[in-house]
Amino acid sequence: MNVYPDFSYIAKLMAEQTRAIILDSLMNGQALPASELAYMAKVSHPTISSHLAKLVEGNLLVMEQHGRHRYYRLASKEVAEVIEKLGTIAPPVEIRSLRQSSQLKQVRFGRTCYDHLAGDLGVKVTEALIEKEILYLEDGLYAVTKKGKEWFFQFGINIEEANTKRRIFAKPCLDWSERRYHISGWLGSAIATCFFDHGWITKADKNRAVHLTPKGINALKEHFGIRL
Amino acid sequence: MNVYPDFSYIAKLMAEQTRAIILDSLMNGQALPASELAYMAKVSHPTISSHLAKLVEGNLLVMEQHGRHRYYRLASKEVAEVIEKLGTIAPPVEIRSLRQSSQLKQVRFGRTCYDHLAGDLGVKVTEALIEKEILYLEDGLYAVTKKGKEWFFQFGINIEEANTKRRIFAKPCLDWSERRYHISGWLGSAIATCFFDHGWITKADKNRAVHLTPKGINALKEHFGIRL
DNA sequence: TTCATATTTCGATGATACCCTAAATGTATT
DNA sequence: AATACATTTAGGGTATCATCGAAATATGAA
Repeated sequence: MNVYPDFSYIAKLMAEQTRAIILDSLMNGQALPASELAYMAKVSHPTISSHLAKLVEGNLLVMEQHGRHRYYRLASKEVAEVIEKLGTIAPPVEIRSLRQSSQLKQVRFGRTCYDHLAGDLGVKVTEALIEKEILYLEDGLYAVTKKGKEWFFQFGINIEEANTKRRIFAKPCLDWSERRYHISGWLGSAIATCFFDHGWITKADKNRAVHLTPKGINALKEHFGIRL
Repeated sequence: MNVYPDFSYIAKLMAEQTRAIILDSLMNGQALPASELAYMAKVSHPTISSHLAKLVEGNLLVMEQHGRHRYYRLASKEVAEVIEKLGTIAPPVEIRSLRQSSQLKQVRFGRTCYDHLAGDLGVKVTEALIEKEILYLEDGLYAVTKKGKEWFFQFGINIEEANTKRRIFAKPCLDWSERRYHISGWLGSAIATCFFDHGWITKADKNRAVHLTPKGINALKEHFGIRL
């Protein structure tokens, strides 16, 4: 007679190689059609379809149908957080090539986690905002100071627009590479969008890494007091 | 070419039924010999031995040999935290009996998570300490105020003794039942030990639940301002 | 040394579930 | 209505791995 949530049910869903590739591919928050995922995981359509059904059944993914395409994405940012957290006790990847090593460096520097920024960049930005008294921690959640509200507004982020009913405003998310916290939730997403919109960062093709542009280097120094 | 930690390797270790029972049995931080775990999981000795070897290999458990007995326990509190976090997206248990329902209530009220307090009790104590300005959050970690140091001292907890080199001092750990944070780390462990030593709580036999004693009810009201 | 206890190694068995091909279903386009 | 495309269902082959009994190893007790 067990009274605890069945963690092994979720673990089982994440354990399988092909499903792990699916989850990994969706960790940046994007939605992808079944056929695309089949191609990425190098398995047949029936196989990917069966895996996707299981992941939806287990509430790890949600499906959205557009015509004859079915797009899948992570069911919530909690799912991304659990995967990121599993990474903190997982064995690090074995580096076998120079190319892999440089990719790892990029990913450690900055990446997307669901829809917000993680890696050294995500952590540095978070800590800078606290240092500048734009954010502070309260009851395990981030809150914005009065000064912070105005500060965010200059970048087109309107704190009043946060729908805190539907989504958590801002909360710490543990990083596997930094083992420190970055901002997730509505604000985390808004900040990431802001970085992309201002051309401070761009997405890598192959993985979740983000690249800092020259414009971005300036912005970090000027607005966040971060020098690299 | 993957550059992310292999989360599915850890998931695989946690996915199997028998291994899940092992991990669950060790979630309260205790160390148990192989034969005891075999009895709990209702499998043969060779079977449990093979599972234990895999869990040690994957750094989820550590083994300590005492004579011909081999005691196993969770390798770190991070492992417990990952399992607790998996619980936040896992399907809740189906309640089939009155007895199960009452056990669930007990576990939700208060339980051990590795070596610290979780559940409603763990969260309430944490929030009370923040309310009383004994603790505050800083950079995603809890810190003790000057006032707090003296306050803890009256209960035999000497903050100076915390070996912050070897172990994280105090950090928020997400609760699957409350979906709020409680204190883990050295301080979390010290607080739990203090509660047991003062006879405020006692351990349940069958699960990780803790029971509040009459003495404990008083202590909560008097020292923490918590009334139930 | 001899016996008892705790655990692991070995080898065989069996169940689970992943994978594919072929065929069916469902949706859009012409 | 006919065709094309995306995805799912059905069914069978196969690999993996959890399981157990028997035997081996390791440690402690007599």
